[in-house]
Amino acid sequence: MDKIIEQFIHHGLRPSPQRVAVLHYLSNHKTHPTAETIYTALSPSYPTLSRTTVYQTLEKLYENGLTQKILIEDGEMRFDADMSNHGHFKCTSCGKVFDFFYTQDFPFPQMEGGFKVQEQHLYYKGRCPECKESSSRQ
Amino acid sequence: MDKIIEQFIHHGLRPSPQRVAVLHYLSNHKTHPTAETIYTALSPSYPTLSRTTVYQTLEKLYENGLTQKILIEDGEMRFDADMSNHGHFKCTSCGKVFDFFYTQDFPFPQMEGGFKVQEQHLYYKGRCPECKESSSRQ
DNA sequence: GTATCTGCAAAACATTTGCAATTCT
DNA sequence: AGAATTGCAAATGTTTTGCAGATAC
Repeated sequence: MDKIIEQFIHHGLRPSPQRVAVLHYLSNHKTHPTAETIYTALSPSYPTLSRTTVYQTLEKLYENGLTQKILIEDGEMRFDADMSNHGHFKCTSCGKVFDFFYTQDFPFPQMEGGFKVQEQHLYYKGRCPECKESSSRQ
Repeated sequence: MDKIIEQFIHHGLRPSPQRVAVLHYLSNHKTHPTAETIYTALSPSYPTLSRTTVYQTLEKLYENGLTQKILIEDGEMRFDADMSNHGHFKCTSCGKVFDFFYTQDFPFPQMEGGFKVQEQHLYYKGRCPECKESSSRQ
């Protein structure tokens, strides 16, 4: 049985073709796509696929801890099936989002006073090596 | 001369009453308000104030390094006039955003390979001490 | 008097919702 | 049958844009 289908079943979610396609896409494209990107990519193979389903699926995946939401730019929610401890760097020139991994934790004394952490997010904005030298701006 | 007006002049921005009011509000309300919150708060005093002006002003302030944009929830851009090194914690129950300050830097080897960092953002989501005990969810 | 700034109305855009049809179990 | 899922169309909410009038240098 496919590993992706297993994940759905394990979380009590029906492994519909649309849902499997979305998670499969996310697992194989580490590009932090938006819902629209995923929809556009899958539409040819699933002609009746709707944006609604993509959005609903991504929300279900998030609720069940199968993906994380990456928010760097407003109105541009991105998704990532990599649940390991890592942060992101978005190039303000080419728009690409890079992963970077870290092992250390972030000890913040102020957070020890009874705060219960559910998610930790660390990201940078700047220029990637390729864009740093070029003259194009924004 | 007012310190806030000075800041505008120093950056070559006209210190219009609306702009001054926005920055003044941000400097005196460390609650990480949204554009809408600021608009609603200032409207009584500036009856003709428009959302457009609030948005444009906040963008100018950001471009000139007088505020930072805080993005934790999609479609909910918040603003902060505190430009010091600090992160945020948003309570998923009451919605409040807490500041927390840190002194250490975050050394990420992967970022040293020619990435030029412009902004660093660190935030948490979870439950604040007050909401942790209560039974209300989300 | 010329560039900047304001604010109204409309547009743009991502995301959500109502709901009827469909699909699983 | 009954619950979950899909997808269309419409609605929502935030942010942006076109543009005319007002304001400041």
